[in-house]
Amino acid sequence: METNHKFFALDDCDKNLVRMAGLKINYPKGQIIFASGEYAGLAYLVETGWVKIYRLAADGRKITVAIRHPGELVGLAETLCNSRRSCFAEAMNEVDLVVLKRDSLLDLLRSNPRLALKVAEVLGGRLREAQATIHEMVSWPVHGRLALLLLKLAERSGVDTGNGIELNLRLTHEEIACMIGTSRPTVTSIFNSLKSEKAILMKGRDIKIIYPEKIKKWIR
Amino acid sequence: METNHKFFALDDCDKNLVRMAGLKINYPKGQIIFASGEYAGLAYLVETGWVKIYRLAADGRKITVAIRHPGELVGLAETLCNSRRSCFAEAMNEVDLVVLKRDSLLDLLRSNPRLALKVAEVLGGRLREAQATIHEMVSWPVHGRLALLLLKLAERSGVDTGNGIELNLRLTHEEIACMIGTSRPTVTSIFNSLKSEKAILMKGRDIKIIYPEKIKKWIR
DNA sequence: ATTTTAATGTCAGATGAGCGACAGATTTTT
DNA sequence: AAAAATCTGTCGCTCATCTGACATTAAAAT
Repeated sequence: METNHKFFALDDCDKNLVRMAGLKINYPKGQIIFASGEYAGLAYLVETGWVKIYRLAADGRKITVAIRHPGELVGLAETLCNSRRSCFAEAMNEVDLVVLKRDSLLDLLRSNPRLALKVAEVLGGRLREAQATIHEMVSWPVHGRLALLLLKLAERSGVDTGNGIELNLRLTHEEIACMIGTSRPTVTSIFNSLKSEKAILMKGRDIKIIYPEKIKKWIR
Repeated sequence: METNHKFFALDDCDKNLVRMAGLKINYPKGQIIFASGEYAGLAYLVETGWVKIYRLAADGRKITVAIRHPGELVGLAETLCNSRRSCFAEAMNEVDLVVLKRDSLLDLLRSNPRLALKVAEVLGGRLREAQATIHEMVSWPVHGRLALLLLKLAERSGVDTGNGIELNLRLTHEEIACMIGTSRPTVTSIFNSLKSEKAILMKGRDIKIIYPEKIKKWIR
């Protein structure tokens, strides 16, 4: 099965450059890869697994702002800017990462303008995506925000099985609530509506999106 | 008076590189610099004035996602990615811009790894900022969001006069409402609370922030 | 397998904030 | 300077959504 393309993942050539400059490390599920406040001296390339990027709200809730997939770079922006981490990175399942020291990253980019441009493109793409999210958060009520999140997750992390798109991120309602700025019971109840109109199917925490069109109807 | 530093503005050396590769153009207040959907063939450097970056919501409201100041690059991400514009750029007052063709930009970055890195840094910084905004939008109620916006605008666009920070962006309540996902009357009423507790002073549409601490109290 | 922990489904009550409306003030245009 | 357009202040009414609570179910740990 193919990992998801086009979305800011490096191509094989660029990945090899990173692999040669870095070191492969394995993290178990739940492991914190870096924490907010730390000095950002390392960047990472995801080889397998998913990495959740989140910020801590004042009340302790974890606000997920991104999920990074295989082929994507993690911790890039802050490592480039030589600043401190503004967020946490956590292994959502067992992950393999290539770890890259800041200096190695900079050398790599300086000696390889094509890669530097690619990195700028990736960051630019993520920026546009983040701006789209801001836009969505301020302009849609809860239903719409959840619908948009589901569709986005499906596009990024979903596996099309022919009769529905499977989402195996296994996010809890609480986590989803934090992503769209609502309460956990509200997420539960919207999911139940979606289930009862057969737009989605759930077994355990896995979601299968049967009719994306029915979800899109919530966005108006 | 100095333009605001550290915030993703290019230094003089980099600005000169751009100036040499581009063409200076003047836009009157209100002029659309580029529109959503257009092919992104040009990037811009702001010389004087402010540029508002906004997206159009389904109901026609303009959702401002950024304001660019002198020294900053505009239209960067999409021009790099060779994609279409996802947002509009509008002159908030009379602005002077250096216009740069995509090819010139790419040449510049390829022949100048230091600038390429700087561009990646700028994009990375903007990304972190956008993620912080997402975080704020989902984790604070309206009061907190307005307070955070005011403080951020003050830091970016404010002029410290000794007895208060002046904000001359002249945003309407409607525009502010769209930036934080609330309604116009709600913004009016929060502003009135802030005025009555003397945290801010307004003459016309100019805001003077007298006690930032009083504004911070709304964020809890 | 059993126990412990965490997540989900559901509900009643409280409320923040949206909506529409309109008068008065300010800004912009003519 | 006058007219037109836009913005601000304010008020009920209404409703979406939050809070807290608790039973039920599923997942993780032992």
